[in-house]
Amino acid sequence: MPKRYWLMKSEPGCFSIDDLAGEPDQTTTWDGVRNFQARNMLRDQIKKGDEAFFHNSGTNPPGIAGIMKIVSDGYPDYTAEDPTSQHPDPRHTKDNPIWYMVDVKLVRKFKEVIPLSTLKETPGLEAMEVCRRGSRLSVQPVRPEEWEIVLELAERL
DNA sequence: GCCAACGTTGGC
DNA sequence: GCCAACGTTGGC
Repeated sequence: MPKRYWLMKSEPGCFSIDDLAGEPDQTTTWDGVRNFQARNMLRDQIKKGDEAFFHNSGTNPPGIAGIMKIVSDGYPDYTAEDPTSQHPDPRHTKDNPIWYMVDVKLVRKFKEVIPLSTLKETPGLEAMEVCRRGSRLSVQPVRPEEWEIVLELAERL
């Protein structure tokens, strides 16, 4: 299976790339995803060894803050079983898991966030999911060509 | 704060 | 299974 690329959104007020940098081994669980489309990707498609952009949402400006490596395949998101967690779901049980997560490790933080407005202006990124109006998926696939173009933008910072 | 986009729920 | 009502996301 060739390596695949992803973009994963987080609200930095909730969990930032600096929070990730401060985790032991700069690794954490990407938990709390409660959307079925994103769940399907976490459960079935994202694999250990893939890479993902860390995308800031709900910020001014929104944009890509850095790169993470996926360090586990998808597995049940046990935070759904905890009534005191951020996103509990009583339908989710050990025998019948509904929600999934992966483990992620920081690869690098960009010197500056690449603003969404820049992505939208960059040739070759017109079809990128995050550039679409009303794009709400918190886990989304990125084409290899798009990945390369964003890396070039990061080089030029 | 507004609102577009779209997911979820529930009546029928 | 349809669809209206409602809730959430997230850019602006």
